[in-house]
Amino acid sequence: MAVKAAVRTKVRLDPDRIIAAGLELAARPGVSAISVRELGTMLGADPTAIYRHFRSKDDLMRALLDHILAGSLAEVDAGAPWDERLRQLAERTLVWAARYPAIAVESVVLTTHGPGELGAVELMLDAFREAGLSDDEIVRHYALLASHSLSGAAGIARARAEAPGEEDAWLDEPLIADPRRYPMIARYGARLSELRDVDLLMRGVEMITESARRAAASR
Amino acid sequence: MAVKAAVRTKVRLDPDRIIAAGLELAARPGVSAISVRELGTMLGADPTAIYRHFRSKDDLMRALLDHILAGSLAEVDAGAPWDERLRQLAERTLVWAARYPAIAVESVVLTTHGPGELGAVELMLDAFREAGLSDDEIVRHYALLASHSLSGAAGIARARAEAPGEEDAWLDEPLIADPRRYPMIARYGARLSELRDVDLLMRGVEMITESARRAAASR
DNA sequence: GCAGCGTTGTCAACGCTGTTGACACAGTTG
DNA sequence: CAACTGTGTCAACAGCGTTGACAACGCTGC
Repeated sequence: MAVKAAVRTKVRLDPDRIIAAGLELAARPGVSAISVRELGTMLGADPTAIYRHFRSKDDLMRALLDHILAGSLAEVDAGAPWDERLRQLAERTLVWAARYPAIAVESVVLTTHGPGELGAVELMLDAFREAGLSDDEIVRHYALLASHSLSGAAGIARARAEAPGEEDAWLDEPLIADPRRYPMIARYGARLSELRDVDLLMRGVEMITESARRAAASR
Repeated sequence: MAVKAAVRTKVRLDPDRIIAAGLELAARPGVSAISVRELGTMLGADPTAIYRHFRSKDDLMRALLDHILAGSLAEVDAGAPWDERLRQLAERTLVWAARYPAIAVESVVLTTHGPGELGAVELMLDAFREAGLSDDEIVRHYALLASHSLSGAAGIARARAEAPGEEDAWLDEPLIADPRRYPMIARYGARLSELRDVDLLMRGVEMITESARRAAASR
């Protein structure tokens, strides 16, 4: 019996174990996409067993992304002022995305409808309300910040996935062009290569919060 | 001879014909991704013949995206003031992306290095220089606008691809959430559904040009 | 304790994808 | 006319997500 138990242990799966393995797989350097087969063998089970716990791979990816969002959300200091809360949420999202590229690349294309996403939305809406915006401005600023953060996360993830090194450049390859046709590119190409992606996107976040501040002031 | 010519006509392919077919395929409602096989049969040739003209599907997609960028660029009024030029370029890009969803969905992940992209970059850099920004601010504003436009285009494309109707809502499905846990979502959910994606992204563009104006003024 | 039943892991297979190599024909060049 | 280069065709490979049939597990009711 003991022997049988030891030998026969078919690994028992559950959503949490699958999500944990998915995160681990997504964090592996060089892995730019999660495949059901690889995830299954990594769990020591038949790949198709995953379908007992998630309707589809899309469903699984949604769960993984929501996990990331929930993690980012949990690290935000709820006592901080509204603009600082937004800054923290965006930055944590970008950092988590860089850590799990294979998940974040899909973030432009996915809406999770999970607690992580809902919580993040709630936080952003609440922050802009605290900023003193009108109802219309609240939803517009939120939507802009949300799409900026998520697509930024996807962009960062892509860069990390295809260049597993310590690349944080916004541009993967320097822009080279004929100086006579493209004088501005020739002139600023070097400076463009110096841009760091996270810094750049955080500037975008500040641009949005700044816009909110000014909209609130002129009411 | 004439008969032989008429009967034997194995369709003769070239990059331009393939690109034209790719655009047509990408514009078909319900087509959210281009497949080599479908493109080949649409051309009346063996799908693998495409590989005689493009190294890989990635190569082809780059050419298609660059075609879109070149088209957007060509419609910009070169005589207009700098902020208007930027507005036009961004808007045209979004419109073209909505027309060819299957191509634009990949735009976040692709860098074409073709004339379309280079021209668009040149235009943006030049516009921000005309605005009177410092060198650092030029590259930052350009980078922000570029990633905003391209990822925005990808987002719009996705929405159009999966809902071939006349959807221009920023949110595909209304957000529904427990009002006690997520009071802000409950309160603003309806308003969020009213957001139109192109309008929203153009607001982002204006936010960036506005930031440029202010940075130029304080020099 | 045992029968029954729903849950879950396994396996083979389907249809799709991008891509490659061998082959054959066309058109041009020497 | 020969040779060579370019291009279209065909079969095939490896990978993907997904499904259905089957079998073993573990819990529920008697």
